Formats: sequence, structure tokens, C-alpha cells
Amino acid sequence: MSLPHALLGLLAVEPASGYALTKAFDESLGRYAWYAGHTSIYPELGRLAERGLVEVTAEGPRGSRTYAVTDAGRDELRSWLLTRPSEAGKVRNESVLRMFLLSALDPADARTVLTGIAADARAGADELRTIRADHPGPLTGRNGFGQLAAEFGLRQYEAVHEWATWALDQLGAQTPDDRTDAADPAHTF
Amino acid sequence: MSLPHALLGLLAVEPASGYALTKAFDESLGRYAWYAGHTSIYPELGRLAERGLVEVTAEGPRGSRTYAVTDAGRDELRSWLLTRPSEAGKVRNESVLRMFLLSALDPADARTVLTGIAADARAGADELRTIRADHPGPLTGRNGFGQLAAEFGLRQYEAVHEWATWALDQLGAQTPDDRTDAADPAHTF
DNA sequence: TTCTGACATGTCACATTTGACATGTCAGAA
DNA sequence: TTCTGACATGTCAAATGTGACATGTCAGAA
Repeated sequence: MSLPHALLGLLAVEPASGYALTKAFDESLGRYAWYAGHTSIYPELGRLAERGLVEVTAEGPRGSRTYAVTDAGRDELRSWLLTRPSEAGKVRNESVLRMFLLSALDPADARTVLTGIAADARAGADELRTIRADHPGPLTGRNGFGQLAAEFGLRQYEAVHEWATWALDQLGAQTPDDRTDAADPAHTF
Repeated sequence: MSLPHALLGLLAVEPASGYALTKAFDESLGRYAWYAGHTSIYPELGRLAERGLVEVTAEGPRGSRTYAVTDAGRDELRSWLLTRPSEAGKVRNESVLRMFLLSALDPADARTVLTGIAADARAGADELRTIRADHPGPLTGRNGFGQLAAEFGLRQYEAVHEWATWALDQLGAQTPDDRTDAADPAHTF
């Protein structure tokens, strides 16, 4: 279970409320790495506080509580990150599952789905390129997650696009949607 | 919950026993898309059989039962795959989580971990290139998952390697060994 | 002033997953 | 023959996660 370490990691960068953490999961972290809803986050913060890994450092308006990681929490996070796990962690990713299950469809259906995947990947990559251009910043600290996520996500989308293109090629198909804007430099992979 | 569809997808390609499905999850599917252990798979096969989406078509030695997808199951799978979900599915990937949490470490530690990630990614890519060279095959049918997984995984590893290289570059040219300024890790940000 | 939407935290029943435990078969090697 | 390891399936308690429901604050717009 990685949720406590995800929370520790976010709080190690900057103290935050449960609400702010929930937004971080929705935006950067949860999109590529580890999703969690507020109904898991709030109870887990309580458990981390009981274990002395985080503490409430401030209370604000609307009952908000700001949590910060303690020294013990920082030690726990650091040792978790520096210990390389022997086995690869379990993966759950519905999008990727859908991609793999294509081999169970007949080629016509597979082509339809692959075309959609390629288009989505291109759109996702374009979006992240825009975000990257608008938000430069340092790799560590409060911008770190966003930067790492954007750069990782961009390469991820590009890889998916290349993969989908390869798969379509294997199926002996053209990708009509995908070729219409091929001349636009902003859309060139 | 995607497990039933994952099973349907595997069985749509080729009838298999619970044991064989478990191995498929351990090998191709579970490495990149969706992990499940035998303790989820066997009960889920029972539920799918109750719903008439799969059926037992043969019984073999050691009590093994071969399941095959029914017409109803094939319909269910096809409509699931052809319906594009409005929201991106929830992602759980401990490896990626570890990458993102790097921004909570001081640069020296981050560099150590990133170097390991880059090395792992390179090794993974090399391994898959070897596998690909040794096992050519068609995209659909019983080899489909393996082919899709290998090609996807290869691009994934390459993307991770590029990303880790980019991140190391962002952290500066300094190597961990070169580092002489002993800043307190807890107060780096 | 009233309303809307973001802020902010929580509980609880239900579903799902995990890890430990359990059982037994069969082929091939020592 | 005995032993080992892969084959093959299962249960069950405990841990976790999900979605629905619940409550209330505060700022700014209409």
C-alpha cells in the first residue's frame, strides 16, 4: 500500500491540508502515478498523525487543518525511496488494459479503437506541451510534482502514440484522422 | 472494476484455465496493464460463469477446468472496448509514484534514485528488444498480448529512460560523489 | 440579499483485494 | 522409491478502497 508514502511525499515538499492534497492527487500525482480520493486521504492522514509521521501545524478557515511531515516521517519517506524494491510493484491502469485487450478484437474493431487511442495520445501530448511552455520552473520543491508529471506524461503520451501507430501499421491500416494535421509543426512527433 | 473484462479479453483470444490466466497476469498483462493474483481470478471466473459470460468447456488433469468466453461474454467485451470512457481511469503504479516523489528528496538523493531508474529502464528496454528479436509473430490471436505488451513495454522503458535523463540534466551536472556541500536534507526546500 | 460554487472535512455500508493457509496431482530426477 | 517442483484450485479473515450521503463555511456575483 503506497498511499501513506504518497502523502508523505507531497507533505515533504510543502505542508498542506487534506483538501489541497486531494487536488494534488486529482491533478498531477493521480493522473500517472497513484490515484486516491478524499475518502481515503482524510483517514490516512489521521493514521499517519497517530504514527507520528505527520502533524497538524495550523488550523485555518472552514475547519481546514494544515499537515506537515515530521522528522520521523521524512526518515520513513527517504528510506522507502532509497530502498529499491525487489519485485516490480503491482500495476493497475485501465487505459493500458484496454490497449492490450485489442488483440481480442477483430482487426476492424481494433483499428477503430487504436485510431481513438492515437488521437487521444496526440491531444494529451499537445496539452502538456502547452502547459510546459506556460509554466517553467524548478524540478524540486512545490513545482516539482507538476514538472515531473508534465514531462513524464508528455513522454508517456508520445510513447502511446508511437505504439498505436505501430499497431495500426501491423494491422495494415491507414489512420485517416491522424494524417489530416500531419503538416502542422506543433503536431509533429 | 476491470478484472472481469481483463479475464474476458484473455479468454476471448484463447480458452484457458485459471492457472494459465494467472500466469498471463504475471507475465504480460500484469506487468503494464492490470495485475491480479489467483485469489481474485478464481472467484471472478465463478462469477463470470454465473453471469453466463464464460463457460467451462473442458476438464483436464489435476482438476483443471478450461474456461471459454460465450457469445454473451464476447458482446460484453466488445461493447466495453468500443465505448470510450468519459473520464480517464484511476491509475495505480508504484514505480511511477516513486519517480514523482523524487521532488521531495534533496538533489543528491534524487540523483541516486534517478540513476537507478535510468539503469533499470535501459536494462528493461534491452531485455524487451532481445525478446522481440527472438519472438516475431502476429498482432492478434494467442501471440497478441505478448506482442502488444513487448512493444508497449519497450516504448515505455525508453520513455522512462529519456525522462530520467532529462531529470538528471535538470538537477545539474553535479554527481552525488562530487557533492561536498552537506546541506541538511530536511531543510533543502 | 440571495445564490452559486469553491473550500473543507467527514462517516458508513458495501465491494474488492490481499496474504495466509489449505489441499492435492503429476512428471521427472536422484 | 522418494523427493522436488510445477501444476491446479480453493477458502477466509483482515485490510483497503469506493460511492453515496452528510454538513458546514466563505467569497464574490447577480
